[in-house]
Amino acid sequence: MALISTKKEATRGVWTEEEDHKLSQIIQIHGPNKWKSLAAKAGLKRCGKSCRLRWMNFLRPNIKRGNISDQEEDLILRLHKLLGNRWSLIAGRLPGRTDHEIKNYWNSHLSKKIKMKMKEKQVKSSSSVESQKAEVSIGMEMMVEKGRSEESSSKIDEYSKSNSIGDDFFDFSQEGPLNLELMSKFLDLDQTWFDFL
DNA sequence: AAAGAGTCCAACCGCGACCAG
DNA sequence: CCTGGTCGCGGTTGGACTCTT
Repeated sequence: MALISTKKEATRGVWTEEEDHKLSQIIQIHGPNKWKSLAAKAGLKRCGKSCRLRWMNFLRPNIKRGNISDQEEDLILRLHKLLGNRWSLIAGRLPGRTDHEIKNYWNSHLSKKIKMKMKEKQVKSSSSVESQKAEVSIGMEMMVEKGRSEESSSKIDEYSKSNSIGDDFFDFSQEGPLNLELMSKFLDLDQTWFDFL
């Protein structure tokens, strides 16, 4: 069976039901690894990468899709503040959610919400004589926030290295169903991280 | 009703890490 | 060590759908 080696040969675009079915079946037999050969075995004209993506984000069992609750949203916001754009780590805290979905949710919903909040702040402060100063401070705040995310990310790496903590420190995916309330409380209590950061 | 603008999300791309030979 | 293959991640794109004018 010939492997699909060139991008030109590979099918692209939206997956069909038939393709999904073929992929699921072949994964049931061989397991979710060696994606390139799985694609060939399933008779799919897709690259291995595409198959992996499809499985990980849509076909895998126990995946929750859509309807992100307020609790989950709150958790995403807090974790993003702590971890930055490390979507896979954030997803690891939310059982059944994929990094892909969280990233999309962030880009389409949450980033907008944050902008709106910023604007509200701006409107409130613009009524004061200090409006111009406020504008500058909001700009600064946004920069600090951005920097904090990036900085915290690198500090986490640094901390992890010096304390022999891998990314799996944040990965609870192997554990049972996670209590979102507990997680939320944990974040409230976890002042040590902020002390460190 | 139609056209343009805006939104959402699935899929793709590029890069770095890891590993076997 | 070096190299090629594979995997995983985050960023970006493109197209379908919805909303607005």
